[in-house]
Amino acid sequence: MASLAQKLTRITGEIFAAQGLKAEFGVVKVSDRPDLAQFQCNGALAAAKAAGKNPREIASVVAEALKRRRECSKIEIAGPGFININVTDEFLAAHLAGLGENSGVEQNAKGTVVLDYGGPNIAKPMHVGHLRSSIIGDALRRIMKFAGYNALGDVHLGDWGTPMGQIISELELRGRLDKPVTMDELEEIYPAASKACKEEEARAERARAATVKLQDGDPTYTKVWKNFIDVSIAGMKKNFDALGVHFDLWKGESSVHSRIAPMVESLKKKGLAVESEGALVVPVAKSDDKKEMPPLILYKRDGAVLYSTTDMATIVERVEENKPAKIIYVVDQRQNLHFEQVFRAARLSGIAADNMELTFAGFGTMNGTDGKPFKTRAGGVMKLEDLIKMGVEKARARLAEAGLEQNDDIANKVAIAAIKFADLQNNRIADYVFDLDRMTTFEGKTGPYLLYQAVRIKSLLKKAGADEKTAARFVIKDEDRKLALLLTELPDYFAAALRDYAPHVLCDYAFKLAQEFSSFYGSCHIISEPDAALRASRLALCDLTYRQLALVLGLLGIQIPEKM
RNA sequence: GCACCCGUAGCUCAGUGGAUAGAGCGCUGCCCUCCGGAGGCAGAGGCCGCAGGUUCGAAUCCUGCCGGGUGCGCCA
Repeated sequence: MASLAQKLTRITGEIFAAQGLKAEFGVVKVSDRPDLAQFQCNGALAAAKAAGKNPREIASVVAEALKRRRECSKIEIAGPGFININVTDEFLAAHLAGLGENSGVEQNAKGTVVLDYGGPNIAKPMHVGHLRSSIIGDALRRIMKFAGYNALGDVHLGDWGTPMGQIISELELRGRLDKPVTMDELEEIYPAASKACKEEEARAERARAATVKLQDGDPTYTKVWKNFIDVSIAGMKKNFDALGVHFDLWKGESSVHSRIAPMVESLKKKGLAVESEGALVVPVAKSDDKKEMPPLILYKRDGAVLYSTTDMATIVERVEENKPAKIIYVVDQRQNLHFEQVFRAARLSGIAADNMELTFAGFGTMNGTDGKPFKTRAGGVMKLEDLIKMGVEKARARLAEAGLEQNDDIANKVAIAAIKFADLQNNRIADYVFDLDRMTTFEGKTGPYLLYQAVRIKSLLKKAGADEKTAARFVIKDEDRKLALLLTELPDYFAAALRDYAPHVLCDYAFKLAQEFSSFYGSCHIISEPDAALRASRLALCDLTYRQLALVLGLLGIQIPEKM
């Protein structure tokens, strides 16, 4: 099970090895020049340099050997030593017929992976800043799970820092510590408290004291805190459900509180944690650092812990409870220095063993069409809930306009597909422009376009009859070949997405596949094809296309409606 | 000031050592007696920020510069 290019790589690698050259030179990939060939191998050039030989000489030996293989139909050498490879239609057809349920994707990864994404804060309504983390993190979780990992998504709530003290002290000042709060109240109380603390030092001091008291386990404060945590989580779950974002673990900064004191003790004993400017810190700078590397702070001057402390303790907990092979942080790119510090401290202390991967998978800012951070028209922060609502409205309007089938389920799926695909198709690290109008025009490279194509295939298969879509063998005509070849590539795209934590690679594949299918669909008739074997083969291509689209969209967290 | 990220078509973005740099939107022209036209086919549009360097070969690697974003000890 592999892609067609991987099979060819194996064959070509053996040929290089037989000449005493490294098998790695035999890498075959889909050709950059489809007008010249289906596949190419550029290894002769690099091999020539390594062996001190003429590249065309090596290429011609490899080409001769390839010509003797029955998998290959046409082998040519071009330019300085490119080897152009075409496969026989029989080989292509056999490859497609041999694909299992998952199109040859490797699924033998082992071990546990914890993915840290979402990261909503208690008492604050979720906003668009949480959107990227949630969407990307959830997609990566699905991708890693599909690869075979025991992939665990952890929401990592911001439920233990300074804002908690701000809210508690605000409630106390208002004399209503004893009454449960509602989400609406919280949405008013937190900004008010935060503003007051910024404006007045004494008020901020009060909040800091409340934070410490809470973290020290004060029973009254704890009870109040638990109440607004519950209220807040209920609100978050609504948002995450609407987005179709899943978490396996609902832990937060507070869940590791009991681990902090022993961890700090151990760090002190090892001489890693030292006092500095009234705080307790772990110096993490190295002598060869090019940049200034501030120390990681464990205890602030006022004795409270902060995110660096909880992030460290969270690693302690994950190592103990989950024994992960990797921990992946899907967090705003702006936090990379912080995580660099955390990772260094974790390595120095041995909390993170050298063979455990710690990856900061940062993402860029979501900007508005003006290129500046996304805001509401009034200039405020847009709530995630409102944004989703707007997306659904647009989807509904567009469905009506196009005269397509519509109901709540379809409108929701179209809206979520639009929002997720628009986000995921961008390179994770770069900033991206969020343009609701653009992504909901439903034309071109959008989520709804992909849904439309998928639904269209499904409808066609239904019309053809369910039992006819499994061909005994594939028949490759000129009209079928491009689609057939593309359908062999999924394992390569999947591997790249997995390796680089890059969902956009899968977006690319889904879009290419939908486009290639449209082209195929336009160039030949399927249901009315008189040749029974060809008709069956084409229906099988449709079926395979649909299954791959559903698979890839599923990995991105996008659901296909039954109809639209 | 120092560090990191980004700079590719009018706009939004792919492409990190290979041939003639791609896609979507927008623009021009075709295609509905045919399975769902949110579509297909064809075309115009590019000193790959600038200047050096490494290499048989550079959008891709190195150095310097210019432009934009971000970060740099008690917020997350």
